[in-house]
Amino acid sequence: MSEDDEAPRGRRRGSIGARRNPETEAAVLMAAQALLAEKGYAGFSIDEVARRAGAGKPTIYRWWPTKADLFVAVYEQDKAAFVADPHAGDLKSDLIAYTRALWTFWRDSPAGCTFRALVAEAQGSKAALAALRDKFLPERVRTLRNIFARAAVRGEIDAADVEALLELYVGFNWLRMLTDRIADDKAAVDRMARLIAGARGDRKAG
Amino acid sequence: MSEDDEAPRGRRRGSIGARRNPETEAAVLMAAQALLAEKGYAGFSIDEVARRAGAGKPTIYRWWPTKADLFVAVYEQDKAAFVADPHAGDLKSDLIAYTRALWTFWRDSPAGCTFRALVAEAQGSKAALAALRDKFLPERVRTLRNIFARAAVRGEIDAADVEALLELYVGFNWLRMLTDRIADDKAAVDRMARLIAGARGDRKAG
DNA sequence: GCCACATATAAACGAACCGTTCCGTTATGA
DNA sequence: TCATAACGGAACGGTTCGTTTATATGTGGC
Repeated sequence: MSEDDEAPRGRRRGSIGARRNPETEAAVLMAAQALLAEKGYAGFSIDEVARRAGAGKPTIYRWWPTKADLFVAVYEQDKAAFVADPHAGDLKSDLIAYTRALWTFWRDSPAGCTFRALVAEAQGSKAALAALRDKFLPERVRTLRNIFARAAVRGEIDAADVEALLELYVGFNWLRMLTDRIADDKAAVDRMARLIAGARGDRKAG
Repeated sequence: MSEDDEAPRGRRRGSIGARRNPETEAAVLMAAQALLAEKGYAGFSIDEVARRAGAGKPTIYRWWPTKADLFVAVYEQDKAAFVADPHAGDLKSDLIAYTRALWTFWRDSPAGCTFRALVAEAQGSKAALAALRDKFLPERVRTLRNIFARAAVRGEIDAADVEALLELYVGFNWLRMLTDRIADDKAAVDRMARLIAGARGDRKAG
């Protein structure tokens, strides 16, 4: 929030030669993050980011050709604040721990706004959709897949069901986030985790 | 697609007095629907809708103050094409039938585009979010709740789990639609339905 | 029959954002 | 030394936004 970070209107931050200026990169990501947190997706504009970062629009478009690229970069920067990889011993407990950590992360950092913006952007742009589906999602889901895989090894779930259960779980979180219902709802999270962890779906009834 | 519906550029459609003109309403909804189907969310604009419908922008803003209102109205108009309420006898079969009908509806009508636009809009506007969460979603989920409720009556699932299972199922469909993965994937739908229908989550391990 | 009123379209408004281009400056790296 | 590339500033033409003004049209109350 200092003038050095957000609006270095006095001092100018010029080129440092034939390479990317890390100060500029940081200033742009910070400005984008703050703008998303303040105004949300509808109030977001490259012009405003450039103004706040004290950067030129050509500079921004050089490094992040589309809004989706910028959103992904902002989310990447924040992900350090979320490193949940619970080893509670059983799937249900792992899911509860992971979910509570994720929702807290989405609520208490700008990451929730960034995620929502990325999903919104993906509904209007093929490139953004590809970024969301083929880059962002697989990366976010890696830790989660391990949680389910470990449960399969322990025999809690069928190994063949891992991907489908993953989708059910991720879908639940998306639905909650996109409808702004990620308050600390212990009971709802508990019911969801119990159902997912207890889903056997005995193949006989095919 | 006739000139009467989409672009009555020759003939003018004036006021019919101190009340809404049904012709204008229909022309606007048709134009909005076609534009969404053609250009998607990013390419959608009120200006273009007004041009295509041969209507004035003030007229559109009078009856649909926000884009979300217009999207909801467009979806409402199309919902007649989707009346799935399967009574196959068991939950898994019902879910498979419903899902296949829903995905077909989303793929083969403009409804999928409209849904995606509404979700996107809701990520940038409080009013749109409220419309999506408190009006659109509850309405869409009614039939679905009956399917789960009937399964509970038959003893296939616990009545106390209906709402949570509903959320898991709806989340799955949202995730698929918003990442544009609603091709006719028989195997994936089957796995999902089997897991949801078989979710008991025996309360003991609470 | 007359008139207040609400509706309809057209045209234009100022503001904002888009993505791009040109320019002058600065510093690297060959 | 010097081509190269990154930087910020300014402006471009085009589009959309939501609103306002003006005018025509038909309803419903009197």
